[in-house]
Amino acid sequence: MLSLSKKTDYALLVLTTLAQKPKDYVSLRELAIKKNLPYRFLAQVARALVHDGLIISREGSGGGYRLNRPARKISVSDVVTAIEGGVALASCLSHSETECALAVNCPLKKGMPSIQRMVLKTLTKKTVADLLAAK
Amino acid sequence: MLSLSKKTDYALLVLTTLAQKPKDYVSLRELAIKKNLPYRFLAQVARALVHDGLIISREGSGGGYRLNRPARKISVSDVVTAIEGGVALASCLSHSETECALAVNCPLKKGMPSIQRMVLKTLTKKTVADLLAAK
DNA sequence: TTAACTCGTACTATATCAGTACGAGTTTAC
DNA sequence: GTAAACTCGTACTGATATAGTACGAGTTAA
Repeated sequence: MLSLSKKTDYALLVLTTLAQKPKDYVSLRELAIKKNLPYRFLAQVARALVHDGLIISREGSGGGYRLNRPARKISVSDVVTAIEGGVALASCLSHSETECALAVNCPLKKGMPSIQRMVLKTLTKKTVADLLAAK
Repeated sequence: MLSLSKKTDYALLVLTTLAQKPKDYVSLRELAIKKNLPYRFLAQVARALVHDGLIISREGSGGGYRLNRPARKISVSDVVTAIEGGVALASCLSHSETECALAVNCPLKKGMPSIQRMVLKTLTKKTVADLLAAK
């Protein structure tokens, strides 16, 4: 099944939650308890989002996380990139692959990029704000 | 990394190859040797395509596989469905999941379907014929 | 100084992926 | 009628990815 990982699910959930209090630093533990999600795992996800500059953290008591920019400027593509490292609909489109190992004159190498671009465009268009608006 | 499985890669490769000789039954072993791919594994892929009616098989000497309909009528979405069983960009969109386990009033449940639809539309539009044309 | 936070790495169990192995059944050609 | 060239189907296996858990260190506010 072509699907996003649970980490990405969680990431989107964290971001939509933070988007509802854009100015406050929100405690992740509190969020985890409220939504009944595994805190330690969420923390990994949150750190990845910090790493990619989607959210900002503040350590110490009263700290937590908040968005680093407006929710409408955070696309689903940003999130997928932060958590999963990108999109590669065919193995020859992966960065790590130096060359398409499939076959000589592979039609996928020529044909898949356009699909990949269209999917990426979709993911780039949709933002965290859109997710919230659909609520 | 959001990506299609190697099985799906292979499936697309098989289909584009069959599309070049739409009327002939093509031996999979021959195809495997030519493209330097693992035959037994390909056979699994091919059977899945038969099962979903994308290709037709003929057993026995001189047998093999051929397309069951014109290449322009076989979409990438068809292939993904045959091999991976579909697309579920969020876990709550999966068929097996009876209910979204993430959280009460989850924004993903409301917001993700539209993304999923757009991605599916992209995959449905692109056909095996398109892949070949891009060659 | 302690309570409430985040940071970071290491570990683990399970599932999925990417094949391999093996044998059975089917059809054509000699 | 039998051998060669095919597909069919299930079972197994090793490697990698997923979905967490464990543990402790560092940081800030009250």
